[in-house]
Amino acid sequence: MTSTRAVPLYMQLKEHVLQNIRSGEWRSGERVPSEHELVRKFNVSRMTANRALRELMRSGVLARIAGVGTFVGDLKAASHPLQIRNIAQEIRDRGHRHRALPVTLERMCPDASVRARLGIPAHAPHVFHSLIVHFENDVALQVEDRFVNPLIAPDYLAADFTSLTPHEYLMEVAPLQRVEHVVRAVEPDGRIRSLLKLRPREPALLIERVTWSRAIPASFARLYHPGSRFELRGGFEV
Amino acid sequence: MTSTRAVPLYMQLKEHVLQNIRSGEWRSGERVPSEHELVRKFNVSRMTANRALRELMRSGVLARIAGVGTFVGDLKAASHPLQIRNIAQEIRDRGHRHRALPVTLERMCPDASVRARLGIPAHAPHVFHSLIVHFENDVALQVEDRFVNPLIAPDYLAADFTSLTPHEYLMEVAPLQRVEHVVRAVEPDGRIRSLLKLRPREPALLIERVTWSRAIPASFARLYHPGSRFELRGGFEV
DNA sequence: GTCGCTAACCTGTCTATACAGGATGACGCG
DNA sequence: CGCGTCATCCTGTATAGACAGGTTAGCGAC
Repeated sequence: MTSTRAVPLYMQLKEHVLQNIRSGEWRSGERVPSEHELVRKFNVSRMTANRALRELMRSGVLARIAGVGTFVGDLKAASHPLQIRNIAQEIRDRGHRHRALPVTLERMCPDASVRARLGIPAHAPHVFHSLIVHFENDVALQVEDRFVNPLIAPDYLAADFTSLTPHEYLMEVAPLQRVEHVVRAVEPDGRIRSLLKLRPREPALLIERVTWSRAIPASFARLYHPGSRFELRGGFEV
Repeated sequence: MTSTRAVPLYMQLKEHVLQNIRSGEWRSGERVPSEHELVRKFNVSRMTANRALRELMRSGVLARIAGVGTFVGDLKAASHPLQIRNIAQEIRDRGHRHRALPVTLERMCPDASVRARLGIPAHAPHVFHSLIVHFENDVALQVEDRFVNPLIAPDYLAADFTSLTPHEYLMEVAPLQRVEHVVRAVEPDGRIRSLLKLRPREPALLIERVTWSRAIPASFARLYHPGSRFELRGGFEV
């Protein structure tokens, strides 16, 4: 099992388990293969299988009981997190008009913070960068400052982001596997303030989101929203 | 190293690192011992040191850069919006000290907005109201302004909220069935500003949360957090 | 000086093996 | 029949060793 060094083995195992859960093959509460079975099936060492199952347990996908086995966890709560929806879709769902204004679309050398989130080495050539303002009925609702991994979307710069959002484009060219986001209340800088037409002391809700595709980070976006005109809704039933 | 089988070695290592960060010995951004240094110092195998550091990285305490080293992360308070966790548990999980300061604990007549969210008729007698400030290492991290349906928790006013959070109390007396929350960036009023010790123009992250038990709304809380010291983290795998 | 190479150090991953301890069902003894 | 024992399977933890690849500093050639 020394081939395919692009994706670590334990991640391939995690992906295999997730695939089976996603497809409905393995249902909530059902047993998943034991470490030993994974060892035999995929010809990996037990530590590798252990790491895959342990991490899936820690993220709530699996539940493990020593001496008994590993089971598919209760995914009810995870299915309704703070919704990762596409801003254009959300606006249209409210029956309003969405308009996107691309401000910047370029190839650029990322700074360290962007590199870190995209998992890109220091000497890598470049990433793609787009800065787009999204309007709801001609009122600015989101500034989308996005950095894209060229490995995932090599033709990103050729896309037309007035008719398609970057999120929609990326969903087309690369399957979304994993999302991480951080939400904060911030005082944005002057540029963001003017793009969002913020009142003098109005704060912004910032969502930083990293999306993963094929086990590598595909895109990192900073999404700024006016505090007075935007909210995140979520919830779930137990 | 076959002694002290009560606590696994990797946990002891994690605790050791947390201790040093807690005590201020290792500050944010500083380097922490490499895996090899931990191996030599504690006479464990590298895999054990690796697991300790990796897990601390995953929970946000450490940041690691391949080829460079391991560093103390940004200790900004983070929270998982998916799980409804209670603030005290989160603070303790980060290895920090939690303290709750009850400011108000009363029976009162709710205004229309609170009544609406608790589904309480206009002529209803009263609801319970608590206002509690939660501290992480004596720094204010959350102002919890909570209204409780007396039908669900008739003895709410008798609880001791210095040792138990309202969330913990409610989880005990009533099973949680459903949660709805709304997240916004706001400029809080003077009272909240002073309780949270906000800088002059610092925004707050406001989480409004309604919890349901036995098919009726049990509690409505407004949770204010300092924008510069708090963030919501989330994510999922598809 | 600058460019390029190299050595040293670091994290990331993986293997093969080992022992402990929980859970469970089969089996045999009283 | 009932109860304890044991074999078996499972997870949890831990080790020593290995290779790959990123990063940096220093050294030497140009």
